[in-house]
Amino acid sequence: MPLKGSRKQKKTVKPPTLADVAKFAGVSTATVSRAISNPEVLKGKTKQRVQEAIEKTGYVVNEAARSLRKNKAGAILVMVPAASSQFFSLVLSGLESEASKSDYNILVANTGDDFEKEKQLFNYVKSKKADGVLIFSGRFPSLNELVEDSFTPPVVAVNERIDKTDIPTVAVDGYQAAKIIVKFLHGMGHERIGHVSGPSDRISSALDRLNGYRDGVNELGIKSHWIYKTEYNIESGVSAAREWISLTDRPSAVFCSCDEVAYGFNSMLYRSGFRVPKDVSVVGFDDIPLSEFSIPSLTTYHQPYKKIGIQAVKKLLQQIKNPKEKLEDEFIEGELLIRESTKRLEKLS
Amino acid sequence: MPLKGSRKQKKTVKPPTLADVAKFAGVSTATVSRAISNPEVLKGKTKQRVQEAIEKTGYVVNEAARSLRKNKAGAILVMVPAASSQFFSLVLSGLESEASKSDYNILVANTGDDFEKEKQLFNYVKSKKADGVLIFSGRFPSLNELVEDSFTPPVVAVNERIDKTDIPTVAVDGYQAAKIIVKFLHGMGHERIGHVSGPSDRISSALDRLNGYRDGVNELGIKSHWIYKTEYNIESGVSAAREWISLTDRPSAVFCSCDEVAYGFNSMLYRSGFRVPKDVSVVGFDDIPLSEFSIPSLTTYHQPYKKIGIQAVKKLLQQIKNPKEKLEDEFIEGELLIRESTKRLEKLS
DNA sequence: TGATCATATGTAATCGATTTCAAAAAATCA
DNA sequence: TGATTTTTTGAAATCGATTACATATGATCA
Repeated sequence: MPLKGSRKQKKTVKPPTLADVAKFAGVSTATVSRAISNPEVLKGKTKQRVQEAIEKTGYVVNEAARSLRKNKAGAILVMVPAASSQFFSLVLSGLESEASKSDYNILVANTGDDFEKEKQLFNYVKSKKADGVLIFSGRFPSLNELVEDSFTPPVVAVNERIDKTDIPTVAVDGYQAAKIIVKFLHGMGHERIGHVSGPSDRISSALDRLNGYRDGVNELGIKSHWIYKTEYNIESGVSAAREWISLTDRPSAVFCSCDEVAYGFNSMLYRSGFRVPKDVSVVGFDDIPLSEFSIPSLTTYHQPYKKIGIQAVKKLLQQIKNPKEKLEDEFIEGELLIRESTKRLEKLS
Repeated sequence: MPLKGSRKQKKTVKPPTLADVAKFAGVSTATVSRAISNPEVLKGKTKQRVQEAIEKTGYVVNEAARSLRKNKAGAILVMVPAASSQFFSLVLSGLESEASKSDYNILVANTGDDFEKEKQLFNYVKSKKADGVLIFSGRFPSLNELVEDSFTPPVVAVNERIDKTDIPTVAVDGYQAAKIIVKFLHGMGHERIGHVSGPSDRISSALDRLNGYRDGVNELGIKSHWIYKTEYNIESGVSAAREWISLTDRPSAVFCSCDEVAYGFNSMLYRSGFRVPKDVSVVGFDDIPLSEFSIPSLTTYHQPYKKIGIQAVKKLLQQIKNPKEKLEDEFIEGELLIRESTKRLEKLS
């Protein structure tokens, strides 16, 4: 390596700009800009010279400048109530892979279930930090307010419906899934089926599953046996178990609104001397990766996270491209996975 | 509500700019800009007028323009090998809360453990999409190459050391933690202690835990009994269990390099008729939320995720503010949580 | 009150890429 | 070959906020 070469490199404090590249290649900035965004329009000689100049100077486009000029951010905002939820992180992987295909970035913001913060986050779009919003929380009563505002950014709801708005949803059909679960349990001989519900007053997915459960048992001619309404987390499963234990006429099968709840439920039962599925069959919802390996492994309704993430991004990008078009909701096919936590109820006639 | 008022609102296609606000308030753009970034410098009358104008016009700053002018992105990039890993999502919550305090956003990018992609991601900083990088992967041999480059963005490694670089780390001390685990098991009467290691050739955290395990058993005068090297995931735990079962002289206690591995391990043992902790004591690492509730609950080394996230962001912001300063590594205090998956070994003399 | 200094505000340059419009060059046709 | 169309390329305006510098206003003091 000749030292002379490296000598010549003056320590430029500032990174090279388009103008630097243009000067280096002996063309105008317009040409360089075109070379980058429309490589095919350039003819052989010029193209090569510009290409070379870009490499030699180590040029990287300034996204802030581009963003300002093109009036688009190149990012989408993901609003989550709790970033630490496992379900979110599973979907995130699909989001990221799909977004990066179109050169979009993922911006993550935690709402902490705080409506004021949720509202503010729409400013991300106004301020050109993001071109659209993916919303996981779906606190539907409050989100309505946002739409009153004359400004409606591109939004897609993931796994939740936002009632009374045009916001499209990408989700597994929780209503049908719940029915399928109830029917499965009934088919296994269970007549007393309980449900540990999520926060169905705020979260549409919880409401859907609850309604599916209700209609499911009704259609079977058995009646809703026990409903315990709580949150989507482990602790809620624990308290549900306490309640179950205290019942005089316990359900022989319980459909929990998500896997975490099922784990809390199973844990508390186990520690109180009950055994799953001997004493009670338990079904979850989500199919987090652990559910296949837990003891006992969990019968649960599988949500195809990655696919949900991919479709949500596709829909959002479509809406960003064409803001006027009204998009349909999209239901992703899930699947009931039967594992160890449920068993056929022996008739004791 | 008087209709006249709303009549007057002409449907502006474009959102208001600083200039619009300035015109509305009858001041210059400079004044408005100052009112926003330095509210205290403005005197009563003007301040109020500008404040009002901002509200009336519904002005929101254009971050792209600000970013271009100030030459900072207002975001930090988080590079993860697998966004779906639970550990990541737990730390993310801390990251997000701390970053938002300083008005920074979190940009998430999945590297998929692909070095080329990792390398490219540094362009995020060059291109002003982010002001610094938080790196979770820590593939230390390859990252060295990056530093050869004359351009070194602010970087902090989370939970991994990047050897032979100045990149500071925020992490739990895995070496000491592993020693503590080994000593605990020994104190419970175990002499044959095995270790299911992570990918210690690529990932520093896995290497640290492995070294801690090795030195730990040596210091106790017992010898390393069984080491099974694999990845940080459930399936690896399953194959480790298969191997354990096939051993003639099985360890009575196994330290798994992370909770996921422990779950795969326990699952496979259970399904093969072995019982934890009766047949073998198992220790994990991380303390994911489920570990307190699994059956059996998992003895594991707790990592304070949220704190790790917070400190990592603090350190990165410090480095962004003062790029020349060399920052020290920071070790976060963890804790061994003793639960049901480990028990005292009965001597059968 | 006038001179001096501090504070408040405005003017205009600037950040870097994109893009419109116009001019130059090349290709096509009669 | 000259006229006409098509393709390449360049000059300069533009996106919207920030800020250096200049000016105007007000405060302070002798």
